[in-house]
Amino acid sequence: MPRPSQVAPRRAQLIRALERVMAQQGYEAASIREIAQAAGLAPGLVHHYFPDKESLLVALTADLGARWLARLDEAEALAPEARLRRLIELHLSVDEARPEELGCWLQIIAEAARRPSVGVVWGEVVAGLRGRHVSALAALAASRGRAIDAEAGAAALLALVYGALTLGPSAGGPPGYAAAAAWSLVEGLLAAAPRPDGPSQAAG
Amino acid sequence: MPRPSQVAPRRAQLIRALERVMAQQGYEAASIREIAQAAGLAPGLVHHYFPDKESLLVALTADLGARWLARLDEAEALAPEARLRRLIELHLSVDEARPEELGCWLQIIAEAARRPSVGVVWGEVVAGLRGRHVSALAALAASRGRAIDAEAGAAALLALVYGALTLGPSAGGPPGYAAAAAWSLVEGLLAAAPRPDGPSQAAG
Amino acid sequence: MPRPSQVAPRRAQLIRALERVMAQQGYEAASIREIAQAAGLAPGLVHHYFPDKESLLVALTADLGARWLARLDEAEALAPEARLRRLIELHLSVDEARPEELGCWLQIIAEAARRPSVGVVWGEVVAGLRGRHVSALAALAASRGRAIDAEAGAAALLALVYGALTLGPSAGGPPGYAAAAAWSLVEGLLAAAPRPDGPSQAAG
Amino acid sequence: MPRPSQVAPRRAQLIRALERVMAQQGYEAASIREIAQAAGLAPGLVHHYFPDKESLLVALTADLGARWLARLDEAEALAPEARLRRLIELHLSVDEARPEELGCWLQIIAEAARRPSVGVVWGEVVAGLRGRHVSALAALAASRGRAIDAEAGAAALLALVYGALTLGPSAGGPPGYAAAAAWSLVEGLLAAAPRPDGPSQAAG
DNA sequence: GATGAATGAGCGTTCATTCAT
DNA sequence: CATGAATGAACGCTCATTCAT
Repeated sequence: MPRPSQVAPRRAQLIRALERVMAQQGYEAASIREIAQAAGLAPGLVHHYFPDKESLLVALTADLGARWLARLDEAEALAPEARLRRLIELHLSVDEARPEELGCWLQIIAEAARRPSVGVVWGEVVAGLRGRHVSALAALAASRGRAIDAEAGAAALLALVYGALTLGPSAGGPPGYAAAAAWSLVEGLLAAAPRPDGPSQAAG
Repeated sequence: MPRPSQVAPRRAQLIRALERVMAQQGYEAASIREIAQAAGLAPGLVHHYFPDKESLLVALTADLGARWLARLDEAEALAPEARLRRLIELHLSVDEARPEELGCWLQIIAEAARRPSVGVVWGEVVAGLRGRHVSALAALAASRGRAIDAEAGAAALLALVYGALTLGPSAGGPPGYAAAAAWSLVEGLLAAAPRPDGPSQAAG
Repeated sequence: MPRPSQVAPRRAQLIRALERVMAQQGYEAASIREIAQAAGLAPGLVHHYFPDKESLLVALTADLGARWLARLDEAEALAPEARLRRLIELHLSVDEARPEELGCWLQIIAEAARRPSVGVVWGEVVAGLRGRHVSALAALAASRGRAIDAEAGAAALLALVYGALTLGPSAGGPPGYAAAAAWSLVEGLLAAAPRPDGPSQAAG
Repeated sequence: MPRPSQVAPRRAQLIRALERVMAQQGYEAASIREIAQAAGLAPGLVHHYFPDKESLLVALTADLGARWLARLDEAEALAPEARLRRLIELHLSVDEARPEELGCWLQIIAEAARRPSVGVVWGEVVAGLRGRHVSALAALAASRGRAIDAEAGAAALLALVYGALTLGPSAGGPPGYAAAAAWSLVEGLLAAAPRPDGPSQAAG
């Protein structure tokens, strides 16, 4: 009986280790030796499971993205309004619930700007986030009988939430300002949208 | 007559050089040698004018921030609505008008998360941005006879604009979506605010 | 019935693999992993059949040498003059007929200078080559009734042929210069040799 | 007064160090740290004066070649026969007079086969050696009133001498066999050449 | 002030070798 | 026998920083 492959668990170990080290020190400062130590492995093993350091970062990006999207998908089954609220909430809670994750994302974005391999995966993650927002927003609009530009609305919503996360406390708003503003934005978009099957709101 | 001090121009030269190099390669990859070369100076000079590399980054952060704030201040004299529109516009045009600057900011944010000296200056820059938004928003509200929570509104506005910049085309909205949504948000906030000296919102 | 030993074919496989890889990349750059892959075997197997990398090189040296000597022995049955001509021709054709082999030899000679274990085997190969030349030269001399110093003559002949191979096209002579010169040397040596049982050279 | 450039002496120091280390251990095994230590310099300095290890090898190849050719040029002023004898003698004495140099050449040839940058310089050195032999041989032929193919003759002479050097004692000839054979080859070539202005030797 | 030589720690990566399975 | 995971030393190279000139 062949020994079971060590590839999957070892790769996961190393990805977790990079996540921990990178959140604290950034990608460049996270040395292979440190990552290996954080994973409890010998330094040489890192290159046994990943061809180079950058591909480990790509794997982490994909992994963090997949986890994020999976979390958002828990909201899929909710009713339209609750679903969108939950989406916003799940995003905004990252900085409290998973500060390491947020720290990683900041580093990943900086690296994505210069490393195509990272940029591609980061772009796919954002596309996934955007897709969730578009469909949730469209569902909500449909439930209220409104026709909105869900692409534009979702982009703005994502930008607001993402900006609030990225700026963190520097933005300076009162607690919960971002969720409130996000919802104001949603309501504003819906209010401004015409009823496809009747007179417009402005005329109502 | 003593030779006039070269300190200020030399420091400015080096700050500009770091800006150019960092926008392309990131902070860690911008070597002292390369920065000096981009500035047309000998490598050893860098440490004459800055104690170390990090302090050069701090100086660049402060310089970029000051330039940004100065640009925003050109809008100060405008009428309230035009002023706020201009503020939003000036922010969102950074990615087209000064792509290098945007690239630098992404790097600075990532470094700010791990280097207190950078974080402090970055925080001050954001505070400055926030202040401009708060006062412009308050002025607009006053001109319309509305009482709004300008702190929260400005934070949300800043987050939206900043998120749109950071996400860039990944956000996926149609061209100009961010400016439109930012203005929707402003209008939404104003519409939701009570008239302190008149009838309630519901009747407005 | 016990499974027949795999030792000999496996070793041969690995020796062939080292030959292929080394001809292209040199000995140091030929990694165990690459050699194993070229042989279609698992990396760990290399150390089952050879205690270390150097002993694999020694085995290759011995194997290449044995093949070379075996090829020369095909000339043994020829008449004296044809035999020596064939010897020279077989040597000089290595760079066209087996460029990989020539590439290996250059690497082996460099390693032989620093690795006693390789040097010994390389010395034995040269001794074998020399022996063939000595006996062929002696046979030719005998057939012509001349007494020559076959040791010195064979050494010079070997040096010429070997130098021509090693220098390759760098030497810059016209095509076939080496074979022609080698034969001139042979004739010169024979012409200069006394007839032990006849009139002196001057009268020959 | 500017400090005199350290480039030339430091580069020379490092080239000498590589020569010493490489003669004993070969190129791959000569680590940058070891080379630096042999030169009495800090390891980091090696890359201050040479962009990489290979360019140091190229510099050594050029330097060894230049020294070799310069030594041969000391024979230029001699009378034709003495000049050619001296050329042969200078070559063959390398293994006794400068064993390190010979060791280096063996390594360089092996590297030249796989590193184009080394191959080019090595080719130029051989071309220089060849040129000296061609002109010396032509001068000798002229002084004797013979017309020979100096290109072919020089190539063969070079091959013989070079092969004898490369094989070293493995060739197995008696002491001095190579010089004697080289001279036999020269005399043979001259004897076989026609007198351009008179009846051929064979008919004389 | 200005230069670039000098330092040595540390980087990502490769590798021969060992060994549990 | 066979596998490939595991080890850790060593490699070429980069770099911020220092300092004699």
